[in-house]
Amino acid sequence: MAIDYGIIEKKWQKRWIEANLDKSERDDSKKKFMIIFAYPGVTGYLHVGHLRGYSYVDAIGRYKRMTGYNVLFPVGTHATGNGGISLAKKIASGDEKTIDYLKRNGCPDDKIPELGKPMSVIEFFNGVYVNEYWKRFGFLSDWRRFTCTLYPDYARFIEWQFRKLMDAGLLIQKPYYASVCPNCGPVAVDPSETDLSKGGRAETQEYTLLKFRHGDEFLVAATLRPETVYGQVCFWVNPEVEYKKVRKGPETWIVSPQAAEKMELQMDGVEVVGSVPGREMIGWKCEAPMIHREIPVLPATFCNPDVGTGLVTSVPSDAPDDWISLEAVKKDKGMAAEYGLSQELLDSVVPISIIEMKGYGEFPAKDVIDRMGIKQPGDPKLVEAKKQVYKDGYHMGRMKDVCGKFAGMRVEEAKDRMRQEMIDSGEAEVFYDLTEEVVCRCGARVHIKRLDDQWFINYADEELTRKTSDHCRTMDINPPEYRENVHAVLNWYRERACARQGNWLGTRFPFDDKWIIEAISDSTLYPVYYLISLYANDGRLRPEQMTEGFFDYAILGKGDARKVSESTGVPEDLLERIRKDVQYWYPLDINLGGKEHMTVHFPGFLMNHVAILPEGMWPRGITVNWYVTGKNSDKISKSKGGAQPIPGAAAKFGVDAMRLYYAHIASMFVDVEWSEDAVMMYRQRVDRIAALVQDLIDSEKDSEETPMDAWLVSRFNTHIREIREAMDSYDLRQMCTIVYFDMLNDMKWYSRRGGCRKETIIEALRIWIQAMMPVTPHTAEELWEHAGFEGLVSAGQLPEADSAKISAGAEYGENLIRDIMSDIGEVRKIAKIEPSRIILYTSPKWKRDVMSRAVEMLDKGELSVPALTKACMSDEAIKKNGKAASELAKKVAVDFARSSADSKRPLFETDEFALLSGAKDFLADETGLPVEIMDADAEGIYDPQNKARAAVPGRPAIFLE
RNA sequence: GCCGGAGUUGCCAAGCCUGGUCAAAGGCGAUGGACUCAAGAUCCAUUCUCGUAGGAGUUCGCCGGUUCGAAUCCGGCCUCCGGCACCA
Repeated sequence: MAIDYGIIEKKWQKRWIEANLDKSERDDSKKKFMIIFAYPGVTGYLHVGHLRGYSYVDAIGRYKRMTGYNVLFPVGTHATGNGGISLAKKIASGDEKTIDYLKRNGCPDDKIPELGKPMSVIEFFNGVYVNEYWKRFGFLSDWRRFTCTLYPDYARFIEWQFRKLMDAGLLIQKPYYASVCPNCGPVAVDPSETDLSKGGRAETQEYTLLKFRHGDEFLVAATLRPETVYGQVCFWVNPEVEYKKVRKGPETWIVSPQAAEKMELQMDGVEVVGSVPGREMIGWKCEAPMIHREIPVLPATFCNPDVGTGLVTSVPSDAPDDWISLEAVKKDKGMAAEYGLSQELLDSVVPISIIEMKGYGEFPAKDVIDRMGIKQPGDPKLVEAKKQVYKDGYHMGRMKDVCGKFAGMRVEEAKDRMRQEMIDSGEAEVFYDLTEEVVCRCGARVHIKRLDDQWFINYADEELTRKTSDHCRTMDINPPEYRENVHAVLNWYRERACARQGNWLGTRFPFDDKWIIEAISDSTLYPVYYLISLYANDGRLRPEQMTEGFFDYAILGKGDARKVSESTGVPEDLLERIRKDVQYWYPLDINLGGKEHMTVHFPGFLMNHVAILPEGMWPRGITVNWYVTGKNSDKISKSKGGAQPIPGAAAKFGVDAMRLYYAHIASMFVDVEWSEDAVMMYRQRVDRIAALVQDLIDSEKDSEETPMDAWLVSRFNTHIREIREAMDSYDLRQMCTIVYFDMLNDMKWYSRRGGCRKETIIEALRIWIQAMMPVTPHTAEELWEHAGFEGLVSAGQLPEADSAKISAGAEYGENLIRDIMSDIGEVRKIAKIEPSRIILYTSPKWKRDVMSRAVEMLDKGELSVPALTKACMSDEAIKKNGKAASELAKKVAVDFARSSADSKRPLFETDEFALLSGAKDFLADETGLPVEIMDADAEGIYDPQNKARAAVPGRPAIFLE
C-alpha cells in the first residue's frame, strides 16, 4: 500500500505536538544537548537550498534524543537592517516585480495589502519560515522559544550585551569611511544589492591624493599607485571639464566638481570657492610632490571627472593610459597649436623608467600596449591593460635606481613607505572612492563618508583573540579544515563597525541612541537568549523588567536574586528558574551554519561568548555546511526567486524524501547542485523501503530458526554500532548509507536466502525503523505504527548494539556464499562451456590447520615465514602434503601478517561443508544448475580435473561440467 | 596578492587524516536477463582493458620523491572554485 506523504506528514506532526515532543524542559536527571542553526535573515522567501543545513540540525537533534539526551533545538529569525524596510516600501508602492514574487511564492492576494509596513512584512515572513518551512519539514523545535531580533525583549538583551562589551573595554570609537546614502544613511554595498538599486559590485578604493603646487594653489590628483611618483613627467587635465576651486584649510585645491562633493563628506572645512575651466589650465607648470620637479599640464580626455579627482598625474612608463595619451598629444599638431604647446615643451616630456619587472622591458606600460595591440586613447582594452600592469607591478616589481632612497625596494613595500612619507610631509592625503556608480534603493547617489565617532567592537583585542583561539582547540569544529583555519580567521578579524546611523531596523545603541546596532553585531550571543525568550514569549517576563541586573543574574549569576526581584518585579522563583535553565542548557553544543559564516558570523559568535560569558559557557561545537546550488554553481538565488517554492517542493517529493536527499546526496562539506531527478530518486528509495517493510509486516509466512536469522540479527547489530560511530562525528551521510542502503540490502538478502522467521523480522524491523527516525521521521512513525509497535518512534530510544548477537562467523559465512556465486559467474563467463552441473570442493583439514597455527602465532606476535613453516613441518598431518604444505605456509604467513587475527579466524573456524551444504539449494536456484558439495578430505571423491587441490579455506574449488 | 578548498573509473560522489584487505563504496546512467499482453515499477547480473577456469594488465589532474608497497605521505607544477568584511 503506497504511502500518502502529505497525509502522514500532517498526522505525525500533530501527534508529536500532542505528545509534547516539541517542548524542551530542563531535566537535571538527563544529559542535555543544545543545538541551533544560525538563524536566517528575513529577506523574503527562502529556497530549497536553505533547508539543507536546517534539516541536518533536526536530524542531529532527533538522533541525540534517541540516544539519551534531553535536546533543545530553538529557532528564531534575524531581521535587523533595512531589508524589511525596502521590501515593505516596494509592496506599499505596488512594485510589480515584488508583488509578482510574493504571489509566485504562494502569498495569498488578500494578505499583500497588509504588508506595507516593515514590521508586518517581518511578522509575515516569520510565519512563513516557522510554518511553511520548519514545521512543514517536521522539525522538533521548541516553538515556544521563537525569537526575532526586532522584538522588544530581544532588544533588551542586546542592550545588555553591549553594556557587557563596554565593561570589558571592547567598545571603541574611531574614524571610519563608510558608504553612505544622503537620505538613508550608511548602506551595504555588496552584490546582493539589498540596500541598493545599482552598483553592488563596486569596491571601495583607497586613493592617495597628490598635491601639485601651481602658484599658491594646488592641482590635486588621485592615484592608486603612489610608488610611481618618480616617473611623473606631466599632468593631465580634461579640457572639457569646469574644475572647482576648493578651500581646504589654509590651502586652495583644484579638483573636479564631483570630487569636491565627495571631499566634503570626507574632510573637514572643505568649501567650494570658485572654478577654473580645464582648458585654461593646459600649459601650466606645476610642482610634482616627492620629486619636486616642475611638470607641464597637458590635455587628456580620458580624465573622468567622476573618478578620483578628475585630475591625473602622468607616469607613462607604468600607466598604459598615460603612455598612449602622451603619444597622441605629441602627434597631434592641431591640438598643440590649439593650446599653444610648443614643440620644445612636448619634446621635453620623456618617460622615465622607474620599476623593474620580470617579463617587462624598460617601460611596462608600453609593453602591455604593444602586446594587446592598443592603438589610441579610449580603447576599451586599456582597462584590462591597466589591471595587468598594476597587478604585475605590485607583486613582481622592484624600484629602480632613479627612485632615490627607495631604490631596490619591492613595490609592495615602497608603496606604503612612499605614501606615508608624502602624507607626513603634507604633500599627500588619503581619499576613498567607490569604483563605480552606486545608487541607493531610494534613488540617491551613494558616496564614501568619513564618520569620526564610529563605534567599533574591538575584535582585534589581543587577549580576546588569544583566549578565543585557545578555546577553539577544545571545540568540536567541523569540517576539520575549518577547525584548523579558524585560528587564522580570528587573527584576521579586526575591529568591526557595530552601529550605524540612518534608516535601519534594530536595537538602539545603549550609550548613544542616534546609533542603531548593526546586523552582524546583534547576532553573536543570541543562542543564550533562547533560554529566556521562553518566559518573555509567554508573558511571565516583560521587556521593561529585563534590566541589566536581571540579565546579570540570569546569565552570569551575578548579584542577589532577592534584590533583582525587588527592583524588577520578576518573582524570585522565576528568576531562579531562569538562572537554572541557563546553567543547565548552556553551553551551546552545536551552532550549525552555512559556509558564508566562516569569516563573519562564527568569529563574532565565538569572541562574544568568550568576552562576556564565563569559560564554562563557551560554545562546544561548530558545524559548517556547504550549499545546494543552482546550475552554474551559483547559490540558488532567493532574490531572483527562480527556484521552486519550498512548500511546493515538499508537496511534490514528500518531506522525508527531501530530508534524505539533503542528508545523503553528498558530504556536508561540498556544494551540491540541486536536481529534481536526484530528489525523485530518494523519493523512490523511501517508497521502496516503506513497501518492503509493509510487505514484511503483512506477510503470513513464518519458519523455524535457520542460520540466516543469526546472520540478520548480527548484521543489524553491527549496523547499530556503525550508526553510532558515524553519528559521533555527526556523519549523517554515512548513517544514511547504512540505514537506507546497507540495511535494505541485508533485508533483501535475508529474504532471498529464504529467511522469513517472524520473530527475527520483527526484531530487525524494530531496529531498522528506529534508525530511520532522525532523517525520515514521518515514514518511520507510519511504519512503526503499522508494525504495531508501542508509542512514538520519535520518543523512543535507539537500542545499543548487542555484541552478544554480533557473530563474525555468521557474517563471514554469507560473504563466502556471495563470493562463491560471483566466482561461479566468472568461471562460467570465461569457460565458454555450457555446464550441466556445479561441484564445489571444500578445503582439506590440514590447510585449516596451517591457518589455525598462523593465527596462534600472530596472536603471540611470532608469525613469520620460517617460523610457520617450521611449525607446520613438525605436524605429521600437514607435513605429509609435502611441497604444497610449505608453499601454503609461506603464503599464509605473508598474508596473515598484514591483518588482524580476528579477521582471519573465521577462515578455519567455519565448517565450510556444512555451510555450503545448507546453501546448496539456494545456489542451485540462483545458478539454475544442480550443485554438489564435496568434502576434499573424503575418500574417492569425483574429481576428474583434479580441481579439489585448489581449494583453500575461504576459497572452495569450483568445477563446472 | 592574501587565506582556504577541490581535481577519483560515463556522470554524481565516498575513500585520503590513521599507506597494504582499492579496479577503488553507493547512487545515477547504460547493457543483458526475470516479471508483464505491454509500459512503468520491482528484482537479478554486467558496466577500465585483455583473458585459453575464479587470472593478468593499466588506472585515482601532471612530474618527481619516500616506502617492500601510495588514490592515500612529501616536494614541485597545471587547472578550477570560494572568502577577503560591515553583507546574513
